[in-house]
Amino acid sequence: MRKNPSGIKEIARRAGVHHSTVSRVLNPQTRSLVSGKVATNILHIAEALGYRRNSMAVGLKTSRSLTIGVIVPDLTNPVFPPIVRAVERTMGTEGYVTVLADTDNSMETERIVLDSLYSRQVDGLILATALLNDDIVAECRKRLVPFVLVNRTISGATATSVVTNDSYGIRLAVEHLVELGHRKLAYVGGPLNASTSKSRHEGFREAMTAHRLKADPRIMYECKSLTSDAGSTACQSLIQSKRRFTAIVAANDLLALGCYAALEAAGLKCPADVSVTGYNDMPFAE
Amino acid sequence: MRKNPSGIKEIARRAGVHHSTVSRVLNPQTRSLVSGKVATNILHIAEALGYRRNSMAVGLKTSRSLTIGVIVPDLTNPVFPPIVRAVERTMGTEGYVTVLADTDNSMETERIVLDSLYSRQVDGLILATALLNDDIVAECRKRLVPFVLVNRTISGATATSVVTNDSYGIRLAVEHLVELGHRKLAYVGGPLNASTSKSRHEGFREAMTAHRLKADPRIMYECKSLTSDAGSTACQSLIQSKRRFTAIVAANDLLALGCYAALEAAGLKCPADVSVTGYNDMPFAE
DNA sequence: ATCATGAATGCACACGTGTGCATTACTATA
DNA sequence: TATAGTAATGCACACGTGTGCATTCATGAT
Repeated sequence: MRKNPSGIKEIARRAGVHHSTVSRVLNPQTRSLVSGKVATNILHIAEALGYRRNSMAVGLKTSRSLTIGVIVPDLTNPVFPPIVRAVERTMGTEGYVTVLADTDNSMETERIVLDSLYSRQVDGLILATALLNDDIVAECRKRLVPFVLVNRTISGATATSVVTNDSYGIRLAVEHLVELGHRKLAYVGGPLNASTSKSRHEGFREAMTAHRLKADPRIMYECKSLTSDAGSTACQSLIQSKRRFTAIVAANDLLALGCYAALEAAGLKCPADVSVTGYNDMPFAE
Repeated sequence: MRKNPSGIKEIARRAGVHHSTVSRVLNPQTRSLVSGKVATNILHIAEALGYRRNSMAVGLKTSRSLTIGVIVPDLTNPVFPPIVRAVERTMGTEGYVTVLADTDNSMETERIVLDSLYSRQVDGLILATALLNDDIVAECRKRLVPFVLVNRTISGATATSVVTNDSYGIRLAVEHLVELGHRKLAYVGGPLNASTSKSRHEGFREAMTAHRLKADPRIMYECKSLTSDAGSTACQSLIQSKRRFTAIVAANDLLALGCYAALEAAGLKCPADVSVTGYNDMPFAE
């Protein structure tokens, strides 16, 4: 008694042919090798049996899994869902399947996850977790699995990566505030070991000097994470420092949200007392 | 010349044992069957070779892929990322890997995706796409792959599913508005073929009658999709109907957002002229 | 010394599919 | 008709691993 009665062998048995013939028919690539009559017959039988090829077997044989891995630091960050979604859809139309992994911003779990993916013979990787000099990316280089960086890149951008022009975005924010008459701009950014935060940081300083303003490091903060809480505490210490500022440029919407909260908690109105501009990476940030 | 020099056979060769012994060692389950000395020796060699077991081969042999599928209608909808993330993390700690599929709200692509997943021998499925009477769920029943519904369930809730208490949430919204003095409440909901929208709809009506108010069907709208645009057009026709209402209960944050936009476009202030309450499924809906 | 017992390991087959090579059947040309 | 050539199919092995069974080996008891 065979476990799976709908294998390629079973089809062969019913069609009275060798299983290799069935294999050829089921593979569009090689279907032309077999006569039309048997081919259609086999296809009918396969259809009737509800046959689906076992991709573990073909993967083992061909050593291609038709699978790619997508690794994000935190799917909850609104930047990623659109990216992941697009990747999944376009890979799907090519017959690939995408396994998703969320590292929760931990390099340790990222290593574990990568091990798991490699062991699953993924045909490619998309990493959204790259730091500026990232050991893990270096390790990926040594493997023979191709990979692409997304959203963040590494220092020197020496790996193929697709990113947005972060510094330009921040520059727009600064110009907007300057046009509104602001001169004392505070900056609340993310950790500088990620390319996004770094180029936003640089973009802020460049934009300020371009407008003949001074980017005062004493009212520029580097949060350890891009969360609302981090933005809130940064803004709190900004307020407590008693330094003058009329607007805050936040490098991320979640940071901006935290700033709002902190300002409100301190009794300051926005934008009456202080303006807050966030780098827009959330879809509905009004 | 072997293609992959780090297979189980290669380890066996170097250790001078049969590959079955290596297999036993590498499998924690059966490691106790082999003597400690050879075991550690084999583990060292495996470590040195950077060996990772080929999960396609073990999957083929054991007919378990240690893989589950998660199918969502639209990852861009902010309800899903937290769910997907949690699923991925907890499955990850159990050694499972989750492949993500986004159907883009199309049953056709859902079928294709399911085919692909079954062919990949997934050990389980998590469906967030269930409609009230859903052919696809019925088909899943016939397969021997276990599945769980998330967020939405089917009529009769006859499949194991994890959902939130939607009607209760809407009831809270209604009570809030009633306490503020509102009496004429409009409702903008989603398509009634999904359990979420349906029970929110029912929750609205129940809450209204509980407060001895009439749920006027002429100011209740059923949008075809849970998008900002749909909410906007619904609100527009609500305004153009000239019927009186002082507040809108939206069954979804995106719908609420659309209502805001439509009100603003019509020159109405919120909440001065009309209050809008959305069922909160987005993390930062202020 | 013989035998029983159990531990440790080898052997061979299986999982489901792909593919180079051999074999057969068929067609056309001389 | 004989032969060459080609189309169609069968055969056997391989992919990397797990596992039941057989075999070997050591240990201790009689």
